[in-house]
Amino acid sequence: MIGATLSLLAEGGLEAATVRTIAERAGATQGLIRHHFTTKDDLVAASYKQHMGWMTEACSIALHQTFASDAARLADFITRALTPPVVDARNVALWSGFLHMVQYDPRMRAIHAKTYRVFRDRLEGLIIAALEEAGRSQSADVTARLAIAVNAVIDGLWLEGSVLPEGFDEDELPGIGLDSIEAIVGLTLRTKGH
Amino acid sequence: MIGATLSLLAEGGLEAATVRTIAERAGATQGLIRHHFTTKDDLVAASYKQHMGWMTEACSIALHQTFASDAARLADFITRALTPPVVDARNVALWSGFLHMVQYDPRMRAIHAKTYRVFRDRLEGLIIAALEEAGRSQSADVTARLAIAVNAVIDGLWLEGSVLPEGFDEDELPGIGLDSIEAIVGLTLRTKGH
DNA sequence: TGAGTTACTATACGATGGTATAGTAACTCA
DNA sequence: TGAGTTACTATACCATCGTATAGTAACTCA
Repeated sequence: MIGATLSLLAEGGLEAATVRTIAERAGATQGLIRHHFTTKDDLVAASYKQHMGWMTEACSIALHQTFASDAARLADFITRALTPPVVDARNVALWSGFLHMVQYDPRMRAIHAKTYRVFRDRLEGLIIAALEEAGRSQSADVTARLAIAVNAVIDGLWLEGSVLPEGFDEDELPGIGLDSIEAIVGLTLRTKGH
Repeated sequence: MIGATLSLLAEGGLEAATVRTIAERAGATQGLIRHHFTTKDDLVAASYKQHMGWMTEACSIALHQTFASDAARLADFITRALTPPVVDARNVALWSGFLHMVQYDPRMRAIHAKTYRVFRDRLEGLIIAALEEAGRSQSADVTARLAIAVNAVIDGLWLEGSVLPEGFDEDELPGIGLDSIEAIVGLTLRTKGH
């Protein structure tokens, strides 16, 4: 059901994702949806949580792998965030719809605040490790600001690339992202010849 | 009418901005709206265009003023983009709603592509001037990439600050933005003691 | 095996949405 | 002044939405 909801939200937004159409696509009935999710908002909120969790995990594969260096691990995280399947029209369609709801629905707002923090904290952890590795450790205050800035670059580029994919060449987005983030953090993240 | 539409969209999203409620708030009737805007989509599209135009102009005041330097002009642009009234929950509510529509409505998509380009080109012009002033002119290829990156930083920070305003101190956002953009562009934009 | 709970279907209700139409007031301009 | 256009009102239509309810099948477990 969550899958059907996400696909319909991605295709046509909240208006298209009717309880009826969701039921149809999921091969169920209206009543069954109501049985599992008392209200439509419940279903949408559950879908939001699942989708944002997937997005974060799709960038975080590096966390569970061994890497040559912490810098390379951070670079992998950034690259994944700025290439398909994370950069994708479908994802930004879902994301913008959810963000829209965040403004009016406290529950959606809570989910947003939480998933945002998870992503940013994960990023900050990677930045701290990369700085330490280079012998350039910074205070918590500084790393927090760096994480905010790096997160902003990623968000902004992800957004631009996903909304107007025809406006960017392949590899252009992660290239710009890595260049910018290297400048902001003051580290070289890529090994030469890469 | 556009004003009423924007205020209702900001308050409760597309669902709240009914033809009936818009008419009521504008002190008009349903029929009158239909007389001026054949369909609701027309009205929403007109509102989108107007709002995005306002956002861009609100950052662009520096373009029409005399400044001590081109660097200061760029810094003013960035600062305006990252402080109220541009950073505002209302604006991000409107923006996210519109962005959501961009995915499904070709007309909204066209408006997005155009307003995005206007903003980014304006930014690129400022960057080029600041670089030239410092005797650090770059090729068009490089300045285009810089504009994309700087735009991403601004978008990302504007978004974070507008969605979760309680997460940032006053002046923190433009501070982080200017720091990051100085690093990316490789220029000092602020005069000392500022 | 059979009572009780969970999974599920079919259908109905009431509200509200966008749009359409018919008609009236106001305004323009020869 | 009067015909024609534009501005505007009142009201009706019909589709669709989320939700509710009543009832049936399947499953669990003592």
